[in-house]
Amino acid sequence: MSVRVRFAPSPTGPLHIGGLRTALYNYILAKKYKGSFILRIEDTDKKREVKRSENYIINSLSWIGIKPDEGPLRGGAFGPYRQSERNNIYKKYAEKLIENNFAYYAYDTENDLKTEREKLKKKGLVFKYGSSNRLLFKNSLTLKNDQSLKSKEKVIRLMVPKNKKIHVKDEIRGEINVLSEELEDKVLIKADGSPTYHFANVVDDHLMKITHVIRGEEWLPSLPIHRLLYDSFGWDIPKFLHLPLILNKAGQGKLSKRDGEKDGFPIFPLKWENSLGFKEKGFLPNGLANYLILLGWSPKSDKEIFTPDEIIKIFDGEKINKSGARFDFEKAVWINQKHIQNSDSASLLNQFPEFFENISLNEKSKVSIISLVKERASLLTDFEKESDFINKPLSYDSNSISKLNRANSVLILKHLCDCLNQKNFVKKNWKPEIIDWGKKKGIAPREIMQTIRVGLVGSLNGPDLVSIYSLIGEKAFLDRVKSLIAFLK
RNA sequence: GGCCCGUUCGUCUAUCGGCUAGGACGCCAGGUUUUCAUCCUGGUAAGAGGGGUUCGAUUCCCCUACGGGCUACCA
Repeated sequence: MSVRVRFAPSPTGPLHIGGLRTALYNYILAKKYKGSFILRIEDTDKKREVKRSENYIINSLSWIGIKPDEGPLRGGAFGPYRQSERNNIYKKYAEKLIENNFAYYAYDTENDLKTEREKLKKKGLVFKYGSSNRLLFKNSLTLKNDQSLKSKEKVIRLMVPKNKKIHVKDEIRGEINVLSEELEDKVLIKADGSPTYHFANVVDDHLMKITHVIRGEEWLPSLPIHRLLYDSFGWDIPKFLHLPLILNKAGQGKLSKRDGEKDGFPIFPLKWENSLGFKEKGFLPNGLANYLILLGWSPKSDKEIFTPDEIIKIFDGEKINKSGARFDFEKAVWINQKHIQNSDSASLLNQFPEFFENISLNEKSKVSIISLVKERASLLTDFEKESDFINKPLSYDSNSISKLNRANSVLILKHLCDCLNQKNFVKKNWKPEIIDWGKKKGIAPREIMQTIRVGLVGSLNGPDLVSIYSLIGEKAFLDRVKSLIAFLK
């Protein structure tokens, strides 16, 4: 049987990196076993739906390199892939459950339940609609012959059996046992006719022939409910892998939008309203994916930098960790840097032209600049700052200036001008020439180079000077040197 | 509160009973590159606590503590 996995987000806002990682694990497993990756939109709660989010989710997946084999856009043999378009299916299966006494109608209004909850809360207890008290409420078990109920609003609830040990298995954590008394008679079909997550999820995973359910750990507590549902239908249960949560920087709670803002890093893959995404921050999709995969899983070797193909080859679902992991932005940046260094300069330019817009040169020069600056960049956004050397510095960094010996600096720069102005001088030999000259004068090579650097880029930091010279040309080079002389005098 | 899951350097992690507890990020110190960065070498730092089981526990079991998740006609 071929592997079929699904990523099933709810379109209630932007996808965040926790969801993105879940999608990645699903996708990698699908590719590893040459199976199928299904995108299913779980839009059963129309009140919470945010219109643009389905598109956002699809775009985010696409950016990171995930193209669903089946989904709302591409279709497939098991559609429709939006749950809101499958209501008749859920209804049919829910009625089957009622026929077989695994579920029942309940007529209690939301208000009824609210009062019940508050009543118990005052006593310090928590209300639970379940096997121990279901006969105290308005439902088809207690009001069998009441005709007036026909027209009333109703929900369908699962009838959790009494006194039963429920065994479930998570492939990462092993066997888990729960007493049925702990479980609630979960609503399966809401009053408006739409299904709840628990029901739609189980029905769809079965109908879509899903073999592995890979989802966040927040679903682990509801696994027994899902097990009951599978058993009631007599369906085979897929394998479940509950991924550890991605925690915020302090390790207290799931990573949320607020945490990202507080700690100063994105938590969305792409821009959403005012929040920049990893893309806009300058992450390579493969770089982010690499980091995300490592957050909760690790290979047998010490290798940490992977191409997507390498990950697919060595990924092993059994090595997924059990405990939550904090998002470490610094390390994510470091991994991204490695990916930038490993990227071909021309392809960086082609794939991410937006990051090189400010370099107003022809393509060939752009590629040379990228090659030069690549080693210094951890984010694509660094290219903007780092390639600034092609422009004459508008001002000099005061800290850098204060580190220069002014008298020596003027001597150095003047000599450099003299050399380049000599008729017979071999221009590209300016560096060995001036270093040699420095030795005679007792000026260290370091001091010479640093002085020239300040003249060229305005500070003590920047790319290799010889390369700058060949890129900006002799005229601009001399001009900058002269300007610093004037400044120092 | 109840139920479920978890707990190794500051962070991400390795270890499937033999440990001098390994790697990576970060940080610190040196080195290479006559400049910047890259890079290289070294250092820093850990199995929550208490009981068992065992010749021997980070590893297996129990308790406690701490952390997280769930506890909706949300997903």
